[in-house]
Amino acid sequence: MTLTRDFYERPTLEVAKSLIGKVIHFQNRQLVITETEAYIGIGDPACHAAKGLTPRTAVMFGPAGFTYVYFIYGMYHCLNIVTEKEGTAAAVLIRGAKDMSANIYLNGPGKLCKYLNITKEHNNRDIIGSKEFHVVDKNLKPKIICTPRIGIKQGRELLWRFVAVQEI
DNA sequence: GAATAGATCCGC
DNA sequence: CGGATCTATTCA
Repeated sequence: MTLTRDFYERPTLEVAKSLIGKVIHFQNRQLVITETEAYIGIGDPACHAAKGLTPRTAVMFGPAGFTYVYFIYGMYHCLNIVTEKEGTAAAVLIRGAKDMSANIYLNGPGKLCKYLNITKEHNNRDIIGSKEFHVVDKNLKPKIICTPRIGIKQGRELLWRFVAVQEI
């Protein structure tokens, strides 16, 4: 079944963890999520919204179930899904996934967005009720491990990266 | 206005 | 390990 806003409105760490094994439907493609990271505005120096609301981070303060897509390093986009209630800045970064039909592994947020042609056009979109982009629970239950997040300098002691161990 | 660091990836 | 190459944010 398709995930509703309630799913995303929970604590970010729970959402990040339970998104592993869920299936993204995007423009007729289906990707199993294999890797996520949690970013929480309050008390997380690595989060873009750590220093408060800016034009770029405004989406994260909005309601759960919206996309947050940003451009980084001059070449790559990263896809996030906003979590928690409106007013609380937090999101889950989709770092890795697998295309089920093409059997392609996408390890890394930049590659994932490039493969799906995700750009800033897709920023701040409500995925609840969207036909183009939504996430489905197929009752997969992969084994999950927690590790430090990738590519950040602050907040490395937090084990907020979730990776599927079992093959799916 | 200028400087700089950045939730990345690829090739050497 | 450095380059590609844009942008949001910070500093003067």
